[in-house]
Amino acid sequence: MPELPEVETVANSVNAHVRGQQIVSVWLSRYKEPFKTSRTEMTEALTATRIEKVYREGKHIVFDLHGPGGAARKSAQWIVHLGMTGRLLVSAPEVPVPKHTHAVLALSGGRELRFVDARRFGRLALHRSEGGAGFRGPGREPLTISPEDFVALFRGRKLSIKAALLNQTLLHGVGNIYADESLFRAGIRPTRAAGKLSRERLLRLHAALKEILQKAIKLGGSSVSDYVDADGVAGFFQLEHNVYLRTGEPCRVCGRPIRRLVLAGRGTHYCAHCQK
DNA sequence: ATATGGCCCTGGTTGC
DNA sequence: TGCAACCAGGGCCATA
Repeated sequence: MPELPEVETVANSVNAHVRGQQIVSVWLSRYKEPFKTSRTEMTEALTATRIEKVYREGKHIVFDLHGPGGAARKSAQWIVHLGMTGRLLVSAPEVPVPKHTHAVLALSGGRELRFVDARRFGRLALHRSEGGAGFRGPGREPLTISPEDFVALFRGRKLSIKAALLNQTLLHGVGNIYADESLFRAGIRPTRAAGKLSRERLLRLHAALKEILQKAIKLGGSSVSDYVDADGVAGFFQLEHNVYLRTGEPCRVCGRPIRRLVLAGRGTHYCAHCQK
């Protein structure tokens, strides 16, 4: 599932393809989801605008748009959330449009930007910036938050550290894979109450999370299920997973079998020996 | 305010 | 082999 490293990879590859291009025409599917903004409003806002740049904010992909004819200032941003199975693909028009395609933006360069999402957990929205304020995600950025602020996030919290890592209003961008992997690297049992972890252990978790996210970005993300970047290229970080989806397999450190339980409604993978 | 659980949706997997 | 039941899971919403 797309988390911070996958979203960053997609945003960067889309940016390389579409930056500076004009949106010539827009097609949107007839489904209610994934549209958070009405289809007519979205079509109007996107058509004939130029894509200034594409970047990641939390798990959201942000398209900075400039109004038609260069008359308008930065008028709106197009926000794409990939959900579970969302993909953004840049394709030649003659390439068949995949099943479950919900948006097709024809670009001045001749290619099409397509949003495809089988499960429809993804979201497409328009963000109108007031006073130049760009779209902001709900929580703090794991890659730039200071160690002190990271520790403070969990103070007094009774929920498990796994659930806390998944809570996007605290940190945004971390999902099930990187929550499990960072807890393994930090040696922390996912069930531990977030507010009861020592400052030292939280600092370790912060470092572990940053290292893992940065390495995953370098490797183009984790391709489990069907994640690919805008060119259809898969990532390689899944080969580095120590616990995620390795239930019953030997721990790469101590050899004991990886265990699985459900926390916060999510499959949670850990080593009972290496994580206390 | 904080935390929990159900729900959405389809494709892949499992089981008979 | 074929088909149906089951399950995964990010974010949102209702509820405790």
